[in-house]
Amino acid sequence: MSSQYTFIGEYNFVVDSKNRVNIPSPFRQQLKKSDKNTFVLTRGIDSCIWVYPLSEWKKIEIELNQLSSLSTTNRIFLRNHLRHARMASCDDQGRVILSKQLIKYAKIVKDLTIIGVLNKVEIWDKRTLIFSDKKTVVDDDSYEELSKKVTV
Amino acid sequence: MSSQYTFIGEYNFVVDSKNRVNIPSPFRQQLKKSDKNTFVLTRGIDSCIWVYPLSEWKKIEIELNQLSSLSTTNRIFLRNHLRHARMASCDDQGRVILSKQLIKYAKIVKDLTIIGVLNKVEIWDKRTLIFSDKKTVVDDDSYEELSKKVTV
DNA sequence: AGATAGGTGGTGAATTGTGGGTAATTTTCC
DNA sequence: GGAAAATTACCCACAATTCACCACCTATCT
Repeated sequence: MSSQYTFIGEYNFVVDSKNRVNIPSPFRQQLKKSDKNTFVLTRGIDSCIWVYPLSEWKKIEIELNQLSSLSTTNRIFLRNHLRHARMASCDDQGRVILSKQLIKYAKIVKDLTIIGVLNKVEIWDKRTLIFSDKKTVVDDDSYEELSKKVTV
Repeated sequence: MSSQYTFIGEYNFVVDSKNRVNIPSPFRQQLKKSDKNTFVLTRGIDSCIWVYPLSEWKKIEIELNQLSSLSTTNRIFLRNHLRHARMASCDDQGRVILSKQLIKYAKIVKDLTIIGVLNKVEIWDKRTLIFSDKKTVVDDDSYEELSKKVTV
């Protein structure tokens, strides 16, 4: 699926005492009017927070809407995906508020690293990311696998 | 089926001595005028209460109407869903009253977790949900399959 | 130096979640 | 049918949180 967004790069920020986080201004500037300065924040697969512009999130919702609640797997899947998601609008300074649950999940203390990953943005606790960098040794086989799909 | 509602996120609340439960304000704000602050509450398939805005419930009624009563599964499903359904309007503070039957069914004590699941809202007893999280064994393959499709 | 843009901290007003009271309404039971 | 009991609807109140701004500091560019 192709996206109209191409977030790239890495930025360092802090959360303040009110759990506010600045969205890097280059990312904000890409926002369409239809996104209404709004993002959807949710749990990432690693211990980070995923941030989608509203319109990108809507694409996910369309997929989720196809799933019937009569299937047990579907119900569990839907709950797990939706319960940790939350809409958040930027204030005049371009900040969003992180929920306590997400802060806890991503083990966020104060210093953050924010990464652009094409159609979404990842918010990491700085230390957690450094640690994760060290331990993440990708084995050759999975790179092989990936190489079939992506030409770098 | 697509919905005009997209409830997402998780909230913690309590029932009070009069069996009143607050509907999270982000959910209430989505309500259309035509729903007249009214929800339909019914048994969920898991041990939780499903809460639909009135207009969403109407759509379900239409779908249910098309089910043939010749099938046993259909008949049971219809019975379980319709007989426990009940309309409830919000008071000035945005609360609805839970019937005793529903409270019993969902094993609700006091602490609740309320989850937005697109076109409906789920009300869980907090403990029951935690317990359900732990013991629920998901068929990994189909879950993986869903993840691939949805996670962007 | 001045202007601009971007990041961080703070504040008062408004909203929200929760509790309670009382009158109206419904249900139950004799 | 009618009284008693339970339930519901409609209020008010209040503490805690959240929201929408304002203010300031810093770095960069002209």
